[in-house]
Amino acid sequence: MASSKQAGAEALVAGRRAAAPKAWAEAAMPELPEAETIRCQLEPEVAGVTIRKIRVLIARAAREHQSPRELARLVEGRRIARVGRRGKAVVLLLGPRCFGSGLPKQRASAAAGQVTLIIRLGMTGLIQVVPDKEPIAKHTAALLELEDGRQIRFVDQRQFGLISARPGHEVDSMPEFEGYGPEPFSDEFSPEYLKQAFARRSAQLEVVLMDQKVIAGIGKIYADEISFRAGLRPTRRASGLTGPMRQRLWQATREVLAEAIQCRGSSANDETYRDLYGIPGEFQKRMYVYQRTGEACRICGTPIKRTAMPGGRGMHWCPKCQR
DNA sequence: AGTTGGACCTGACTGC
DNA sequence: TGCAGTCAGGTCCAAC
Repeated sequence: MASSKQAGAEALVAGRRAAAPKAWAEAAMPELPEAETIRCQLEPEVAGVTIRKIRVLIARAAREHQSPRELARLVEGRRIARVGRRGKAVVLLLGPRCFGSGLPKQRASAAAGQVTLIIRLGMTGLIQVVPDKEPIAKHTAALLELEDGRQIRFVDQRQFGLISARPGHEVDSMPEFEGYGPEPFSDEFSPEYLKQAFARRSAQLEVVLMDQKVIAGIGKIYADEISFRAGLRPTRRASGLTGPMRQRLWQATREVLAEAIQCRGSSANDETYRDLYGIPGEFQKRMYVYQRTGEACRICGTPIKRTAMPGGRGMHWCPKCQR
């Protein structure tokens, strides 16, 4: 066993370590607040700028397309009109192709209309805007060369992310977002909506919260935190929630996500998520349960529990505060 | 139709 | 020292 000196040192770091009996790097994945942070920062940087060229460095990132060339044909020569978001994905809304950029005139019909470039961040996706001279970071999956000498780079360590393009700006009709549920801050998302969405869902609350077809944008971190704020065990059957429970869940969803956006997202450890400027988010400081297994609940002091979800992933919750 | 579990992928860590 | 095994996560797909 540890000496008393060691025990003291352990106590000092207990707050960090107790959550991770095995201290492998647990990735903080980009969910809605992280994607929204990047969207907010990206739009003023690149709106109005034309994409000269796209280079796919990891072919897997463009797997929705027959070839990277197909992706290039859709986006090259177009001006970025706006930067949007759907769920956990950042979308670049591109205008009609700008001529004078060396494209043959006979491709005029293909150039007409609008295109949406979709960047789904997956687990470890980052977006950077850098001068084109900047050395290319390891795991850079794709980069967009802009007309002004900068590049938008999509870096994705674990390659779960995705970059694709579709004609038009109607994101909800695109295969990437097929069947997606409402945005948590939309009018469509309401306690009444939850009632019908949960009606035939006997799966655990956490599983249903993370289902993008129910609510768009929630992943593990925020499913844990939302369940805590709502005072509901993540192991509950979604269909078994009462009206007042759904009301609390609805409110907690909006509160937690709004707070996390204010904090520029979560960077639960020194790895993975950073905002557009490489700065970690701050929401991890306000987490009550996520990755706090064994630590004292900030409300009641009860040790935070970890239960495996179907598929083996952990749900973190307080046995006393959550019923 | 809804639920569950495996595969994908990488880096960090554990145990031999 | 080094290698094999384990784990995390979002999403898709197959099986129940």
